[in-house]
Amino acid sequence: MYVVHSFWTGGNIPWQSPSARMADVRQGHPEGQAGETGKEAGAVPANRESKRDPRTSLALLWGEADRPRRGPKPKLTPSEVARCGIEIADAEGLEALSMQRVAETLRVTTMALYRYVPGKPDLVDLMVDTVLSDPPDLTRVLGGWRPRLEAWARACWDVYRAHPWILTATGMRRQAMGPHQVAWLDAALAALEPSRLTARQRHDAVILVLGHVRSLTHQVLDYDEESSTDWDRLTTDQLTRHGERFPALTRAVAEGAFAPTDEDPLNFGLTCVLEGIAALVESG
Amino acid sequence: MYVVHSFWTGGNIPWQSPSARMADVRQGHPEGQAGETGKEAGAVPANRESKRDPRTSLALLWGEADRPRRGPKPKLTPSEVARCGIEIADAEGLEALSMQRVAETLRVTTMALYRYVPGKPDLVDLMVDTVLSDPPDLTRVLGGWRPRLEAWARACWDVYRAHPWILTATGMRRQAMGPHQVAWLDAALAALEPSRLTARQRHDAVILVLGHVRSLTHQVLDYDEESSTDWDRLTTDQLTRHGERFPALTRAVAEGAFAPTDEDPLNFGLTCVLEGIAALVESG
DNA sequence: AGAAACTGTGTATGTGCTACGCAGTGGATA
DNA sequence: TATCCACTGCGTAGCACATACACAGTTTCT
Repeated sequence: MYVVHSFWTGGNIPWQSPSARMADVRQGHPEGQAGETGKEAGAVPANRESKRDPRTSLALLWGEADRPRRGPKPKLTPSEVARCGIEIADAEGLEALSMQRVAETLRVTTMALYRYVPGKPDLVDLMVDTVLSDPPDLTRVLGGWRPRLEAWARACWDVYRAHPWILTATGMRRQAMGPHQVAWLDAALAALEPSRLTARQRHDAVILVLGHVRSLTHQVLDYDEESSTDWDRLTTDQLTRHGERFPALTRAVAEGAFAPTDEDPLNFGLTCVLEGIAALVESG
Repeated sequence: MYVVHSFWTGGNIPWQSPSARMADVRQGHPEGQAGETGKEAGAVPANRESKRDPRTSLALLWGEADRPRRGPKPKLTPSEVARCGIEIADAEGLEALSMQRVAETLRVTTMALYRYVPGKPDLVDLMVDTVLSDPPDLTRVLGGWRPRLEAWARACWDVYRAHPWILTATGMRRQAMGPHQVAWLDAALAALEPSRLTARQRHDAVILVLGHVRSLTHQVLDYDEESSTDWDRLTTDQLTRHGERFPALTRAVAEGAFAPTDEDPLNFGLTCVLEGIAALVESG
C-alpha cells in the first residue's frame, strides 16, 4: 500500500483511456503462464536473480488467473493459502511464516503450495492485499476533508494494529499492488478532493498521513515485544551512565517525556500533520 | 534510532542519578561474557528462541567489551567487521549481506567472525550505529527551533539516502540502541528546547519528523529499483483497466499527480509537519 | 479410448546461520 | 626462563528454508 507512492512517483506513467486495453493484457497473460510452466528452452535458470514475473504476480493479486480446464480439481485456492498465511502471521508474526508451516497447516506438501502461488514473496503480497480488504466508506463522515482524512487514517491504523506484520511485509521489497491497496489510496484521495489542493499535493498528503500511521505502528510493534523489560532496563542503565553526553535527552526524561500515558499514540502526529495540511489548504 | 521511541515510550523507566551506577554494570558484563563463552551447565540450548543477550549486544555497541589479556592478537575488530558489512550493504543492499560474504571479503573463515560479533543481528545493529556516526552540530543553525529541526531532518535524510539499508535494518526487529543513535535523538531534542513544548511533545515531534524521513526514504528506495519499468507498465495497465473502480485516483492521475518533478521529495511532508508543530507551539 | 492438461508428492539442491571442538599462540605467572 | 591457559582462527556439521524437477495419478477434451 505504501509502495503505491513510490510506484506512482516513479516514472512518467502513460495514462490511457480505459478502452481497447483489455485485449492485449488478457492475451498476454496465458502466454506468460505457459512460458513459465513449460520452462521453454530451459535456457538460463535465472542465475539467482529476481524470478518474479510481474504479469503472474499481478494476475494473482487481481484474481485474474485463468481457471484450469482439465485435470483434477485443485484442493485449495490462492485465497485459502493466503488466509492460512495470515493466521500464522497474525498469531506468531511474519518470522514464523514459512512455506512448510503453511503447508503443514493446510495438510499438504510444501511443494503443493507452489501450484497456487508462484513463491513466497507473492504469497506475502497476496496476504497483504487480503487483510486490507475494503477501505471504509468515508462519504458518511461529515465535516469536509479533514475529518474524512482523519477517519481514513484511523481506519488504516486499525488495520495495521490488527496485523502489524503488514509493516514488515510491505517494508521489504517492491510490492505488487493489489486492488484493495489501490482502493485505500483512492478513498483517501477522494477525501481530499473537496480541498483545493493540487492532485500532487493530495497525493503527497495521503502519503504523509500513511507514513505516520506506519511509523507509529512500528513504535508500538517494538513496544509490544515480550522481552522488552530486559532491554529497557539495560538500555536505561547505559543511558544513565552516559547521561552527561546526552543532556537534552536527560532533561526530557527528567520532565517525564517517557512516562506511560493513556493517550492514543497516533494523536500527536496526526494532529500536527492535519494541521500542516490545513495550513496549506488555506494558504493555497 | 527509530526504536528509541518505542523503547522509551515503553515502560515506566526509572531514571537514576548518574552516580554509583557504573560499578554493577561494569561488573555484570564480564560475568555475562563468561557465562556466554563457558556455556555453563549447557542447559537449554534456547530451543529456537531469541538468543541475543542484551548485555552483550549493548556492550558491543557501546564499545565496552573487555580487551582480552592473553592469547594471539585478534586479526580484526568488531569495528572492522562492521565497516566491511557496511561496504557490502552500501554497494549491493542488505540482501547481499551474509556472514560468508563478509568473511570472504575480510579473508577469514565465516566462523572467525563470531569471535567479534555475537551473530548477524548484532552485526547489523553495529553497522547501523557505525554509519550514523555523529549528528550534525545544530547550534550553528540560527533562527530558533524550526530551522534547527529542519536541518536535523535533512541531515538525517542525507544519512538515509546514503545508506538506504538502514531502513530495512531498523525496520525488522527490536534494535539495540547505540551511542550514535542516542546522540541523534539528543540533538533533535536539544533543537526543540527553545520552543515551549512539553518534554513529551518534543519527543513526539522528533519521532514524527523522523518517521517522515524514513517514510520518504522508503519511497525513493523502491523507486530506484532497476526493474521498475516493467512493474510500472503492467500496473498502469491494470489500473487503467479498472479505472472506473478508482475514480479519485483516475482524476489525480489525469491532473498529473504522478508526473515527474524536480522538487525534493522531502519538502512537502516536512513543511506540513513543521507547520503543524509550529501551530502547537503557538497555541501552547 | 486416447491424448493432453493438470494435480499432489518425493527427492534433491543451494544458501545461510551458527554450534562445537581442535590446534596453535603468546602474555601472564611462577 | 619455562609453563600454562585464555584466547585465536578454522574445519566440520547440523538445521531451517525456499524452490527446482520429475513422476504418477486424475480429469476433461477430441
